Amino acid sequence: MKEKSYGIGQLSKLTDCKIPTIRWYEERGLLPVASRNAGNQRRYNQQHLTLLRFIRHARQLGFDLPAIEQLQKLCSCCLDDHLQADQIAKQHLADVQQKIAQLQAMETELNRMIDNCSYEDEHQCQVLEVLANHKLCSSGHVV
Amino acid sequence: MKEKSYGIGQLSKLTDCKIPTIRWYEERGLLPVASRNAGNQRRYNQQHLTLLRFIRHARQLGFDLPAIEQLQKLCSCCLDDHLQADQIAKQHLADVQQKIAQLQAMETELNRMIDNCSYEDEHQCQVLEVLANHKLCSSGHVV
DNA sequence: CCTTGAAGCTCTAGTTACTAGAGACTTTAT
DNA sequence: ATAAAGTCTCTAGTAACTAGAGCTTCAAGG
Repeated sequence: MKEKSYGIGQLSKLTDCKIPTIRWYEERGLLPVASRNAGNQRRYNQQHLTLLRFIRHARQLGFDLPAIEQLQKLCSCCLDDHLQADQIAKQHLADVQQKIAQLQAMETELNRMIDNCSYEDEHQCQVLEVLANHKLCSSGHVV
Repeated sequence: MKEKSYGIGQLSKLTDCKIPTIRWYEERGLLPVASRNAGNQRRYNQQHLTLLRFIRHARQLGFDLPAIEQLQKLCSCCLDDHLQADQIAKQHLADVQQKIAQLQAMETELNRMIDNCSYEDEHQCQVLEVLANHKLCSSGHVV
């Protein structure tokens, strides 16, 4: 069976990613160089689709491009040094867990706002205070 | 009792935010204009500290500046239209819940990598596939 | 008091990660 | 066959910072 292939416009729609952004990821090296058809237009396959979705979701979660590159390498097991891979994974895990904690705190507060704040005026909502709380934060600030 | 006050360098250290970035948030209107001392230097208080931490954490979680502004307004109850506030809060809540789901999936996979992948070679790690999975994604892509 | 080094000021320019547009070529649908 | 839609490259613009030059202000030691 023949693999499904996509034009850049289709890929753009499937991933909710603008066309120039796709081309830019290719240029930047985050997305493998696409093959071209007779008329020099890019053709993408399932792997590109998966990878691009991964990149977009990771970006939405606040990872920058170098971090995404590192996660990619981690996944494709390009890192032969397992100890190093382990360390990188652990570092990203810590980052992810911190993000989860902060988002959950924010979720709680948003829920409280929706339940209380819009029907009565007494509760001062604290999304801001909760997300400002450094106890949820692994970085070194003290006060 | 007199309120604690900070210079821009102290604030920068306490929030892990670069000095020009702090000034830029002020210019941009995200941070209230700081009062100045006799020599024209900015002085910050506890409120600035809380707010700046909130901004930085929200940025790390992938919110853009307009979204942060909106959350701020929501918190300070500047929106007198409660129905509108409710809708904005709900929209952010959905966004937050989606981010949490994606991060938790990523957490699971990173943990699996750390447990298995670094000690034996059999398990192909799937951080990438998991984060590419559109079932966790509320946006409209279909394939 | 004076100095000297750190901290702050403004303004300009550079970086990252896109995003939009111009002008030409290719594909597709009638 | 041709018109419309899609894609190409290249250049320029935007958002959110980040760094540096050149100058002023603060604060601690002599």
